[in-house]
Amino acid sequence: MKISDIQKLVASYPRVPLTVDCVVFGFDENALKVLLIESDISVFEGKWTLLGDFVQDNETLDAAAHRIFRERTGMSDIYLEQVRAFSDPVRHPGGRVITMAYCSLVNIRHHTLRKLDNSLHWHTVHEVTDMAFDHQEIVQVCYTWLQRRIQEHPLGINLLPDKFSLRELQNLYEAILDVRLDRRNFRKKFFSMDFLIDTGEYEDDVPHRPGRLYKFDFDKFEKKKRKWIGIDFA
Amino acid sequence: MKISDIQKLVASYPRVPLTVDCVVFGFDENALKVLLIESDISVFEGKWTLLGDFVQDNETLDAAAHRIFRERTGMSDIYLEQVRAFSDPVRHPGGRVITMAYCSLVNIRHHTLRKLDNSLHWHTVHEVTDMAFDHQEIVQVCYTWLQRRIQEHPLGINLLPDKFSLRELQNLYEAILDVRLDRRNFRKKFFSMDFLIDTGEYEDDVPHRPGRLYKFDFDKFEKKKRKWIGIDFA
DNA sequence: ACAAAAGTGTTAGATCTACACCCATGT
DNA sequence: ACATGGGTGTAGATCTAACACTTTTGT
Repeated sequence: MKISDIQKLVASYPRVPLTVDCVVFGFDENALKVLLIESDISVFEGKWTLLGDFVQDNETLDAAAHRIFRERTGMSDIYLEQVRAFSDPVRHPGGRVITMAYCSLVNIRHHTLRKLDNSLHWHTVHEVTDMAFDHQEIVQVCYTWLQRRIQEHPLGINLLPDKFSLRELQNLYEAILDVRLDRRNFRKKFFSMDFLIDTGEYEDDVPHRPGRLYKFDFDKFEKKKRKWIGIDFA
Repeated sequence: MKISDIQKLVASYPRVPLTVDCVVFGFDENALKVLLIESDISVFEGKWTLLGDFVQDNETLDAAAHRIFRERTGMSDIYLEQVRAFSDPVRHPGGRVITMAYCSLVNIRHHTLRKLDNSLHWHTVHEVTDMAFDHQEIVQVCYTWLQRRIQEHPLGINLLPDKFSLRELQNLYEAILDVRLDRRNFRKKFFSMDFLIDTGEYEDDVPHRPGRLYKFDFDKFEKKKRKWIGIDFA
């Protein structure tokens, strides 16, 4: 028996409240930060939450994530990527709410130029605690996701200014991966990938020899279709 | 102003119909297959769809995926992983429906031992066409996801019998990645990772010298916490 | 005996790692 | 002049890629 009134079928099924939560990472003073807002819910008084909101009827999840980010921070044109859904039936005290976590990376300097809701604050990722809902877990999952992701994709560059020195880039990787890397090997690695564009400019206002400033050639990166055959489970 | 009646707040927000679709991969005759069912919806007469269903009120998405898989195939205890959500507001002719895609890997031989709904069929991934909804895109995204994932995680082993020869394993990788690999190097690679357990048994019913059969040591794999520092964008 | 795939080592090239000194700038 | 980080090269170890022959089984 075929189903002909599909509208009716869809209408008959359970619907769930669906939210998007943005885990917004920034990089400042050589530490990875996450942007949080004070909870406006009584039961979570004094706790911090991610930037989130319910999904509207006529928008994609990506669009919802961009909208939420824009509404809360005034910024647009930022890097956002879906990470995963959190769907424990009792994760939200108001009842069943499923949320899709998005990871976002912004340059913290651009960000602070904007007028912001003053309940927004940057928190060092390693020191975040006292979060509402399951947001602690969401931050942790996104952080782990980011650690993997920056090793195979240059998304981390979004945390830096347009023009950046190799020192800044290395500090970024060291902070996120929580390792110490050899400076010469790090440079060789990035130069050999051949995605850095030398701007010819130099750092300014540094109390030592200024470093060269580079941009990242995202177009070139996108064009190089990567076959990447290299099985390795370790 | 704090929000105190959080139940009421949640109740006031839009709800969306949410489904889970399982992309079930199998491996047979050296080709990657995907398990599809004939659509029971009039507008998609003659088209194929993934195994999907609406999410119930009190289950996680993972639980929904397992339930759907069990209901349709009779199997449990299978490998399932969340891939990503598809949320185009017009992806479903019955109205706004968001779906979460899950990738599942099963051994096609175990599978066919069960009595199955006879509208279920295995299709060669490269030849799938004429699918309902956006399921073609979902299959494509999951296939691409799988190609990456099997290079860093041994989930592909779930497509093989418990005991398998290295030839079978190599055929699997060659089929999924669509490349040709050197046999000796492939063996060296897997032996050096040291996750294969030699069962001491051999293939049977092959018209040539039988190969040794191995099991994969998933416990050992899980224990080896992988640091995996190796930046590489290419 | 033949067909078919199993099993096995070596070498050259590429990549990775570890490591130390001089240079340019601000104070 | 000195303190600070910028910039550079090399050698040894490791990993990767390319390559051919003998062995075992079924027919």
